[in-house]
Amino acid sequence: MSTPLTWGTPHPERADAARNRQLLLTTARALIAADGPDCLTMDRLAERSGLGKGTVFRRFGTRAGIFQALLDDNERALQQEILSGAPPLGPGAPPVDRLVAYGSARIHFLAENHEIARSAIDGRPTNGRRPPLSQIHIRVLLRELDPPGADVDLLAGQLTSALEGPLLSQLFDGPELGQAELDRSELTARFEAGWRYLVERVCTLAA
Amino acid sequence: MSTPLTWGTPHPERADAARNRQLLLTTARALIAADGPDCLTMDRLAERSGLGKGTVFRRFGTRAGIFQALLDDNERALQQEILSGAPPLGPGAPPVDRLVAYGSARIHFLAENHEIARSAIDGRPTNGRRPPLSQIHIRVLLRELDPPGADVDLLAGQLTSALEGPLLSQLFDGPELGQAELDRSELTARFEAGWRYLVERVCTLAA
DNA sequence: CGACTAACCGGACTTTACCCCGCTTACGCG
DNA sequence: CGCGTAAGCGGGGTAAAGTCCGGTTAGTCG
Repeated sequence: MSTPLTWGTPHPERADAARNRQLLLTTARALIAADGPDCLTMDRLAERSGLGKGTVFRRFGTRAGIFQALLDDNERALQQEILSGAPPLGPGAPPVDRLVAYGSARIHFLAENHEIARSAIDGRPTNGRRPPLSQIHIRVLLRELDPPGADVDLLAGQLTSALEGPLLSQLFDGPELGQAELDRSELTARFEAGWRYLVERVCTLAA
Repeated sequence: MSTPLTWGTPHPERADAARNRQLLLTTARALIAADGPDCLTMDRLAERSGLGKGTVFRRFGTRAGIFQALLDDNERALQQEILSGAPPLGPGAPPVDRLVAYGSARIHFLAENHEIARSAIDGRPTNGRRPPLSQIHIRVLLRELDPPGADVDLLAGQLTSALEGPLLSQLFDGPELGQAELDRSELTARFEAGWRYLVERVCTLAA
Protein backbone atom coordinates (compact mmCIF):
# COMPACT_ATOMS: atom_id res chain seq x y z
CA MET A 1 0.00 0.00 0.00
CA SER A 2 2.90 2.26 0.54
CA THR A 3 4.57 1.94 -2.85
CA PRO A 4 1.81 0.72 -5.13
CA LEU A 5 3.16 2.47 -8.20
CA THR A 6 6.60 0.88 -8.28
CA TRP A 7 5.69 -2.42 -9.85
CA GLY A 8 8.26 -2.11 -12.57
CA THR A 9 11.20 -2.36 -10.21
CA PRO A 10 12.49 -5.81 -9.30
CA HIS A 11 12.29 -5.60 -5.51
CA PRO A 12 9.91 -2.85 -4.48
CA GLU A 13 10.19 -3.65 -0.79
CA ARG A 14 10.95 -6.66 1.27
CA ALA A 15 8.14 -8.14 3.29
CA ASP A 16 9.65 -7.44 6.70
CA ALA A 17 10.57 -3.95 5.62
CA ALA A 18 6.98 -3.24 4.63
CA ARG A 19 5.76 -4.61 7.93
CA ASN A 20 8.17 -2.43 9.83
CA ARG A 21 7.21 0.67 7.87
CA GLN A 22 3.62 0.09 8.75
CA LEU A 23 4.53 -0.46 12.37
CA LEU A 24 6.58 2.70 12.48
CA LEU A 25 3.80 4.76 10.95
CA THR A 26 1.32 3.44 13.44
CA THR A 27 3.62 4.01 16.37
CA ALA A 28 4.37 7.50 15.13
CA ARG A 29 0.70 8.36 14.99
CA ALA A 30 0.24 7.06 18.49
CA LEU A 31 3.14 9.07 19.85
CA ILE A 32 1.96 12.21 18.10
CA ALA A 33 -1.55 11.76 19.43
CA ALA A 34 -0.16 11.30 22.91
CA ASP A 35 2.48 14.00 23.24
CA GLY A 36 2.25 16.20 20.16
CA PRO A 37 4.50 16.16 17.11
CA ASP A 38 7.38 17.98 18.75
CA CYS A 39 7.94 15.17 21.21
CA LEU A 40 8.31 12.60 18.47
CA THR A 41 11.98 11.79 18.51
CA MET A 42 13.80 9.28 16.39
CA ASP A 43 15.14 7.45 19.42
CA ARG A 44 11.78 7.26 21.06
CA LEU A 45 10.06 6.11 17.90
CA ALA A 46 12.61 3.37 17.44
CA GLU A 47 12.38 2.26 21.02
CA ARG A 48 8.59 2.31 21.16
CA SER A 49 8.47 0.28 17.97
CA GLY A 50 10.96 -2.22 19.32
CA LEU A 51 13.30 -1.47 16.43
CA GLY A 52 16.74 0.05 16.06
CA LYS A 53 17.42 3.61 15.21
CA GLY A 54 19.18 2.69 11.99
CA THR A 55 15.97 1.13 10.76
CA VAL A 56 14.00 4.29 11.29
CA PHE A 57 16.52 6.32 9.35
CA ARG A 58 16.74 3.78 6.57
CA ARG A 59 12.97 3.97 6.14
CA PHE A 60 12.43 7.69 6.31
CA GLY A 61 15.82 9.22 5.74
CA THR A 62 15.18 12.11 8.05
CA ARG A 63 12.88 13.23 10.78
CA ALA A 64 10.83 15.29 8.38
CA GLY A 65 10.51 12.19 6.22
CA ILE A 66 8.37 10.54 8.83
CA PHE A 67 5.89 13.36 8.75
CA GLN A 68 6.00 13.39 4.97
CA ALA A 69 5.09 9.73 4.96
CA LEU A 70 2.29 10.33 7.42
CA LEU A 71 0.96 13.17 5.32
CA ASP A 72 1.12 11.14 2.12
CA ASP A 73 -0.76 8.37 3.77
CA ASN A 74 -3.47 10.71 4.96
CA GLU A 75 -3.66 12.25 1.51
CA ARG A 76 -4.40 9.03 -0.26
CA ALA A 77 -8.14 9.21 0.24
CA LEU A 78 -8.27 12.69 -1.25
CA GLN A 79 -6.18 11.47 -4.14
CA GLN A 80 -8.76 8.81 -4.90
CA GLU A 81 -11.58 11.31 -4.85
CA ILE A 82 -9.77 13.39 -7.42
CA LEU A 83 -8.98 10.55 -9.74
CA SER A 84 -12.25 8.72 -9.68
CA GLY A 85 -14.69 10.50 -7.42
CA ALA A 86 -17.76 12.55 -8.23
CA PRO A 87 -17.53 15.97 -9.88
CA PRO A 88 -16.63 18.70 -9.36
CA LEU A 89 -13.72 17.30 -7.36
CA GLY A 90 -13.50 14.24 -9.56
CA PRO A 91 -13.41 14.18 -13.34
CA GLY A 92 -16.28 15.49 -15.41
CA ALA A 93 -16.72 19.07 -14.33
CA PRO A 94 -15.29 22.12 -16.11
CA PRO A 95 -11.66 22.77 -15.17
CA VAL A 96 -12.35 26.02 -13.34
CA ASP A 97 -14.89 24.30 -11.14
CA ARG A 98 -12.47 21.50 -10.50
CA LEU A 99 -9.78 23.97 -9.52
CA VAL A 100 -12.09 25.67 -7.07
CA ALA A 101 -13.23 22.35 -5.67
CA TYR A 102 -9.69 21.11 -5.33
CA GLY A 103 -8.71 24.24 -3.44
CA SER A 104 -11.50 23.72 -0.96
CA ALA A 105 -10.55 20.13 -0.43
CA ARG A 106 -6.90 20.97 -0.01
CA ILE A 107 -7.67 23.76 2.43
CA HIS A 108 -9.66 21.45 4.62
CA PHE A 109 -7.02 18.77 4.39
CA LEU A 110 -4.26 21.13 5.46
CA ALA A 111 -6.37 22.60 8.22
CA GLU A 112 -6.87 19.12 9.62
CA ASN A 113 -3.27 18.05 9.22
CA HIS A 114 -1.38 21.23 9.85
CA GLU A 115 0.55 19.94 12.83
CA ILE A 116 1.97 17.13 10.78
CA ALA A 117 2.48 19.38 7.78
CA ARG A 118 4.48 21.76 9.90
CA SER A 119 6.88 19.08 11.00
CA ALA A 120 7.13 17.72 7.47
CA ILE A 121 8.70 20.98 6.33
CA ASP A 122 12.10 21.14 7.81
CA GLY A 123 15.64 20.80 6.65
CA ARG A 124 17.25 19.73 3.44
CA PRO A 125 15.39 18.17 0.52
CA THR A 126 15.08 14.77 2.11
CA ASN A 127 15.35 12.02 -0.46
CA GLY A 128 12.60 11.38 -2.95
CA ARG A 129 12.28 14.87 -4.43
CA ARG A 130 8.92 13.82 -5.65
CA PRO A 131 6.99 16.81 -6.97
CA PRO A 132 4.00 17.76 -4.87
CA LEU A 133 0.67 16.33 -5.87
CA SER A 134 -1.06 19.68 -5.54
CA GLN A 135 1.03 21.30 -8.19
CA ILE A 136 0.67 18.45 -10.62
CA HIS A 137 -3.08 18.44 -10.38
CA ILE A 138 -3.34 22.19 -10.73
CA ARG A 139 -1.08 22.07 -13.70
CA VAL A 140 -3.14 19.46 -15.47
CA LEU A 141 -6.30 21.49 -15.00
CA LEU A 142 -4.60 24.67 -16.14
CA ARG A 143 -3.41 22.95 -19.27
CA GLU A 144 -6.96 22.00 -20.13
CA LEU A 145 -7.94 25.60 -19.60
CA ASP A 146 -4.98 26.88 -21.57
CA PRO A 147 -5.11 30.54 -20.55
CA PRO A 148 -3.84 32.65 -23.44
CA GLY A 149 -0.33 34.01 -23.04
CA ALA A 150 0.35 32.24 -19.76
CA ASP A 151 3.39 30.21 -18.77
CA VAL A 152 1.27 27.34 -17.53
CA ASP A 153 3.99 25.43 -15.71
CA LEU A 154 5.06 28.49 -13.81
CA LEU A 155 1.50 29.56 -13.17
CA ALA A 156 0.79 26.18 -11.63
CA GLY A 157 3.59 26.71 -9.16
CA GLN A 158 2.40 30.19 -8.38
CA LEU A 159 -1.15 29.08 -7.73
CA THR A 160 -0.01 26.17 -5.61
CA SER A 161 2.01 28.51 -3.45
CA ALA A 162 -0.83 30.98 -3.28
CA LEU A 163 -3.16 28.24 -2.16
CA GLU A 164 -0.98 26.67 0.48
CA GLY A 165 1.50 29.28 1.64
CA PRO A 166 -0.73 31.79 3.37
CA LEU A 167 -2.89 29.11 4.88
CA LEU A 168 0.05 27.32 6.41
CA SER A 169 1.51 30.57 7.69
CA GLN A 170 -1.74 31.34 9.37
CA LEU A 171 -2.08 27.86 10.82
CA PHE A 172 1.49 27.77 12.05
CA ASP A 173 1.96 31.24 13.41
CA GLY A 174 -1.56 32.32 14.19
CA PRO A 175 -3.36 35.38 12.85
CA GLU A 176 -1.11 38.12 11.63
CA LEU A 177 -1.12 41.78 10.75
CA GLY A 178 -3.91 42.95 12.94
CA GLN A 179 -6.44 40.31 12.13
CA ALA A 180 -8.69 38.81 14.69
CA GLU A 181 -8.50 35.21 15.72
CA LEU A 182 -10.73 33.05 13.57
CA ASP A 183 -12.09 29.68 14.43
CA ARG A 184 -11.52 26.76 12.15
CA SER A 185 -14.61 27.07 9.97
CA GLU A 186 -14.36 30.84 9.54
CA LEU A 187 -10.78 30.42 8.53
CA THR A 188 -11.39 27.77 5.93
CA ALA A 189 -14.35 29.70 4.55
CA ARG A 190 -12.23 32.77 4.14
CA PHE A 191 -9.47 30.92 2.37
CA GLU A 192 -11.93 29.13 0.14
CA ALA A 193 -13.39 32.45 -0.93
CA GLY A 194 -9.94 33.87 -1.54
CA TRP A 195 -8.96 30.90 -3.63
CA ARG A 196 -12.11 31.09 -5.71
CA TYR A 197 -11.49 34.77 -6.33
CA LEU A 198 -7.93 34.14 -7.44
CA VAL A 199 -8.78 31.26 -9.74
CA GLU A 200 -11.62 33.10 -11.42
CA ARG A 201 -9.49 36.19 -11.84
CA VAL A 202 -6.66 34.27 -13.42
CA CYS A 203 -8.62 31.83 -15.51
CA THR A 204 -11.57 33.78 -16.73
CA LEU A 205 -10.79 35.21 -20.11
CA ALA A 206 -10.75 38.98 -20.23
CA ALA A 207 -13.43 40.53 -22.39
CA MET B 1 21.81 50.63 12.08
CA SER B 2 20.49 47.30 13.09
CA THR B 3 17.59 48.44 15.25
CA PRO B 4 16.88 51.94 14.03
CA LEU B 5 13.18 51.75 14.70
CA THR B 6 13.31 51.00 18.41
CA TRP B 7 13.89 54.48 19.69
CA GLY B 8 10.96 54.41 22.05
CA THR B 9 12.47 51.78 24.29
CA PRO B 10 14.78 52.89 27.10
CA HIS B 11 17.89 50.88 26.26
CA PRO B 12 17.69 49.70 22.68
CA GLU B 13 21.06 48.01 22.76
CA ARG B 14 24.18 48.38 24.73
CA ALA B 15 27.23 49.71 22.96
CA ASP B 16 29.32 46.57 23.27
CA ALA B 17 26.37 44.45 22.25
CA ALA B 18 25.96 46.45 19.06
CA ARG B 19 29.63 46.16 18.33
CA ASN B 20 29.52 42.42 18.82
CA ARG B 21 26.47 42.05 16.60
CA GLN B 22 28.29 43.84 13.84
CA LEU B 23 31.34 41.70 14.38
CA LEU B 24 29.31 38.51 14.29
CA LEU B 25 27.57 39.51 11.09
CA THR B 26 30.87 40.28 9.44
CA THR B 27 32.46 37.08 10.60
CA ALA B 28 29.43 35.13 9.46
CA ARG B 29 29.66 36.60 5.98
CA ALA B 30 33.33 35.74 5.84
CA LEU B 31 32.75 32.16 6.90
CA ILE B 32 29.91 31.73 4.44
CA ALA B 33 32.01 33.14 1.63
CA ALA B 34 34.81 30.78 2.54
CA ASP B 35 33.07 27.45 3.15
CA GLY B 36 29.43 27.88 2.17
CA PRO B 37 26.45 28.39 4.46
CA ASP B 38 26.21 24.79 5.60
CA CYS B 39 29.60 24.94 7.25
CA LEU B 40 28.63 27.90 9.38
CA THR B 41 28.28 26.43 12.82
CA MET B 42 27.47 28.25 16.02
CA ASP B 43 30.65 27.06 17.68
CA ARG B 44 32.82 28.07 14.80
CA LEU B 45 31.20 31.47 14.48
CA ALA B 46 31.71 32.13 18.16
CA GLU B 47 35.30 31.00 18.09
CA ARG B 48 36.22 32.89 14.95
CA SER B 49 34.67 36.03 16.41
CA GLY B 50 36.57 35.57 19.66
CA LEU B 51 33.28 35.45 21.58
CA GLY B 52 31.44 32.88 23.61
CA LYS B 53 28.77 30.61 22.29
CA GLY B 54 26.20 32.05 24.65
CA THR B 55 26.69 35.46 23.10
CA VAL B 56 25.88 34.21 19.65
CA PHE B 57 22.67 32.67 20.84
CA ARG B 58 21.71 35.73 22.83
CA ARG B 59 22.04 37.86 19.70
CA PHE B 60 20.32 35.68 17.17
CA GLY B 61 18.29 33.22 19.17
CA THR B 62 18.80 30.41 16.74
CA ARG B 63 20.96 29.36 13.87
CA ALA B 64 18.36 30.44 11.36
CA GLY B 65 18.28 33.80 13.11
CA ILE B 66 21.78 34.55 11.92
CA PHE B 67 20.77 34.09 8.33
CA GLN B 68 17.64 36.12 8.93
CA ALA B 69 19.76 38.96 10.22
CA LEU B 70 22.08 38.69 7.26
CA LEU B 71 19.16 38.74 4.87
CA ASP B 72 17.57 41.72 6.58
CA ASP B 73 20.80 43.58 6.36
CA ASN B 74 21.15 42.86 2.67
CA GLU B 75 17.56 43.89 2.13
CA ARG B 76 17.96 47.33 3.57
CA ALA B 77 19.18 48.92 0.36
CA LEU B 78 16.16 47.61 -1.52
CA GLN B 79 13.96 48.90 1.25
CA GLN B 80 15.34 52.38 0.75
CA GLU B 81 14.74 52.25 -2.96
CA ILE B 82 11.13 51.42 -2.33
CA LEU B 83 10.55 54.11 0.24
CA SER B 84 12.33 56.97 -1.42
CA GLY B 85 13.81 55.84 -4.72
CA ALA B 86 12.78 56.61 -8.26
CA PRO B 87 9.57 55.25 -9.79
CA PRO B 88 8.33 52.76 -10.66
CA LEU B 89 10.03 50.99 -7.77
CA GLY B 90 9.80 54.04 -5.57
CA PRO B 91 6.71 56.19 -4.97
CA GLY B 92 5.02 58.03 -7.77
CA ALA B 93 4.11 55.37 -10.31
CA PRO B 94 0.70 53.70 -10.63
CA PRO B 95 0.28 50.83 -8.16
CA VAL B 96 0.22 48.11 -10.79
CA ASP B 97 3.52 49.30 -12.18
CA ARG B 98 4.96 49.44 -8.72
CA LEU B 99 3.82 45.90 -8.05
CA VAL B 100 5.47 44.66 -11.20
CA ALA B 101 8.64 46.57 -10.43
CA TYR B 102 8.72 45.30 -6.89
CA GLY B 103 8.36 41.74 -8.11
CA SER B 104 11.34 42.13 -10.41
CA ALA B 105 13.45 43.62 -7.67
CA ARG B 106 12.49 40.92 -5.24
CA ILE B 107 13.17 38.18 -7.76
CA HIS B 108 16.65 39.47 -8.36
CA PHE B 109 17.26 39.90 -4.67
CA LEU B 110 16.24 36.35 -3.90
CA ALA B 111 18.23 34.97 -6.79
CA GLU B 112 21.32 36.67 -5.44
CA ASN B 113 20.72 35.67 -1.84
CA HIS B 114 19.14 32.29 -2.16
CA GLU B 115 21.81 30.43 -0.28
CA ILE B 116 21.31 32.62 2.74
CA ALA B 117 17.55 32.59 2.30
CA ARG B 118 17.59 28.83 2.32
CA SER B 119 19.36 28.66 5.62
CA ALA B 120 17.14 31.35 7.08
CA ILE B 121 14.13 29.07 6.70
CA ASP B 122 14.52 26.33 9.19
CA GLY B 123 12.96 25.42 12.46
CA ARG B 124 10.36 27.02 14.65
CA PRO B 125 9.20 30.62 14.26
CA THR B 126 12.33 31.98 15.86
CA ASN B 127 11.55 35.06 17.90
CA GLY B 128 10.42 38.33 16.39
CA ARG B 129 7.49 37.06 14.37
CA ARG B 130 7.83 40.21 12.37
CA PRO B 131 5.67 40.07 9.28
CA PRO B 132 7.64 39.91 6.05
CA LEU B 133 8.36 43.15 4.29
CA SER B 134 7.26 41.76 0.95
CA GLN B 135 3.76 41.12 2.10
CA ILE B 136 3.37 44.51 3.74
CA HIS B 137 4.45 46.35 0.66
CA ILE B 138 2.24 44.31 -1.63
CA ARG B 139 -0.66 44.88 0.69
CA VAL B 140 -0.23 48.61 0.69
CA LEU B 141 -0.17 48.73 -3.09
CA LEU B 142 -3.17 46.46 -3.35
CA ARG B 143 -5.10 48.68 -1.00
CA GLU B 144 -4.48 51.64 -3.25
CA LEU B 145 -5.71 49.58 -6.14
CA ASP B 146 -8.69 48.32 -4.19
CA PRO B 147 -9.75 45.49 -6.51
CA PRO B 148 -13.53 45.11 -6.29
CA GLY B 149 -14.74 42.17 -4.24
CA ALA B 150 -11.31 41.09 -3.11
CA ASP B 151 -10.13 40.19 0.37
CA VAL B 152 -7.11 42.45 0.09
CA ASP B 153 -5.26 41.20 3.15
CA LEU B 154 -5.57 37.61 2.06
CA LEU B 155 -4.78 38.45 -1.52
CA ALA B 156 -1.57 40.12 -0.40
CA GLY B 157 -0.51 36.91 1.27
CA GLN B 158 -1.41 34.87 -1.77
CA LEU B 159 0.54 37.09 -4.11
CA THR B 160 3.53 37.14 -1.82
CA SER B 161 3.58 33.36 -1.76
CA ALA B 162 3.09 33.20 -5.50
CA LEU B 163 6.00 35.54 -6.00
CA GLU B 164 8.47 33.89 -3.67
CA GLY B 165 7.46 30.28 -3.27
CA PRO B 166 8.07 28.88 -6.72
CA LEU B 167 11.23 30.87 -7.18
CA LEU B 168 12.72 29.60 -3.95
CA SER B 169 11.71 26.03 -4.75
CA GLN B 170 13.44 26.33 -8.07
CA LEU B 171 16.54 27.90 -6.58
CA PHE B 172 16.75 25.38 -3.77
CA ASP B 173 15.93 22.16 -5.51
CA GLY B 174 16.81 22.91 -9.10
CA PRO B 175 14.51 22.64 -12.11
CA GLU B 176 11.54 20.40 -11.64
CA LEU B 177 8.91 18.57 -13.58
CA GLY B 178 10.76 18.05 -16.80
CA GLN B 179 12.06 21.53 -17.29
CA ALA B 180 15.48 22.23 -18.61
CA GLU B 181 18.17 23.84 -16.57
CA LEU B 182 18.07 27.60 -16.91
CA ASP B 183 20.88 30.00 -16.24
CA ARG B 184 20.43 32.85 -13.85
CA SER B 185 19.20 35.50 -16.27
CA GLU B 186 16.80 33.21 -18.12
CA LEU B 187 15.37 32.14 -14.83
CA THR B 188 14.80 35.63 -13.50
CA ALA B 189 13.34 36.74 -16.82
CA ARG B 190 10.90 33.90 -16.77
CA PHE B 191 9.78 34.62 -13.25
CA GLU B 192 9.47 38.31 -13.95
CA ALA B 193 7.19 37.58 -16.89
CA GLY B 194 5.13 35.21 -14.77
CA TRP B 195 4.76 37.75 -12.03
CA ARG B 196 3.71 40.48 -14.43
CA TYR B 197 1.12 38.15 -15.92
CA LEU B 198 -0.29 37.30 -12.54
CA VAL B 199 -0.44 40.87 -11.31
CA GLU B 200 -2.12 42.14 -14.44
CA ARG B 201 -4.60 39.30 -14.40
CA VAL B 202 -5.54 39.91 -10.81
CA CYS B 203 -5.49 43.68 -10.74
CA THR B 204 -6.85 44.66 -14.11
CA LEU B 205 -10.55 45.22 -13.84
CA ALA B 206 -12.64 42.91 -15.94
CA ALA B 207 -14.60 44.62 -18.68
C1' DC C 1 16.30 -28.55 -0.15
C1' DG C 2 20.61 -25.93 0.64
C1' DA C 3 23.65 -22.15 -0.39
C1' DC C 4 24.23 -17.39 -1.93
C1' DT C 5 23.55 -12.54 -1.95
C1' DA C 6 21.60 -8.37 -1.34
C1' DA C 7 18.96 -5.92 1.57
C1' DC C 8 17.88 -5.07 6.24
C1' DC C 9 18.67 -4.39 11.16
C1' DG C 10 20.83 -2.66 15.42
C1' DG C 11 22.97 0.33 18.39
C1' DA C 12 27.27 2.74 19.37
C1' DC C 13 29.41 7.13 17.72
C1' DT C 14 29.84 11.96 16.15
C1' DT C 15 28.31 16.40 15.46
C1' DT C 16 25.63 20.36 16.50
C1' DA C 17 21.93 23.23 18.02
C1' DC C 18 20.42 25.08 22.06
C1' DC C 19 20.17 25.72 27.52
C1' DC C 20 21.85 27.30 31.92
C1' DC C 21 23.75 29.89 35.41
C1' DG C 22 27.52 32.17 37.69
C1' DC C 23 30.78 35.98 36.41
C1' DT C 24 31.76 40.49 34.26
C1' DT C 25 31.01 44.91 32.47
C1' DA C 26 28.62 49.09 30.72
C1' DC C 27 25.92 52.83 32.06
C1' DG C 28 23.02 56.01 35.31
C1' DC C 29 22.85 58.19 39.76
C1' DG C 30 24.21 60.31 44.02
C1' DC D 1 34.20 59.99 41.01
C1' DG D 2 32.56 55.57 43.18
C1' DC D 3 28.45 52.47 43.61
C1' DG D 4 24.42 49.57 42.18
C1' DT D 5 22.18 46.94 38.96
C1' DA D 6 20.64 45.20 34.87
C1' DA D 7 22.24 43.62 30.77
C1' DG D 8 25.77 41.13 28.49
C1' DC D 9 29.05 37.34 28.43
C1' DG D 10 31.30 32.65 28.70
C1' DG D 11 31.77 27.96 28.10
C1' DG D 12 30.52 23.51 29.83
C1' DG D 13 26.31 20.41 29.57
C1' DT D 14 22.30 18.02 27.28
C1' DA D 15 19.56 15.99 23.89
C1' DA D 16 18.61 14.67 19.51
C1' DA D 17 19.68 14.12 14.42
C1' DG D 18 22.15 11.65 11.34
C1' DT D 19 26.29 8.15 10.18
C1' DC D 20 28.62 3.68 10.09
C1' DC D 21 29.61 -0.91 9.87
C1' DG D 22 29.42 -5.66 11.50
C1' DG D 23 25.93 -9.19 12.08
C1' DT D 24 21.43 -11.22 10.46
C1' DT D 25 17.72 -12.63 7.49
C1' DA D 26 14.49 -12.78 3.47
C1' DG D 27 14.12 -14.21 -1.14
C1' DT D 28 16.15 -16.68 -5.15
C1' DC D 29 18.48 -19.95 -7.95
C1' DG D 30 20.53 -24.33 -8.90
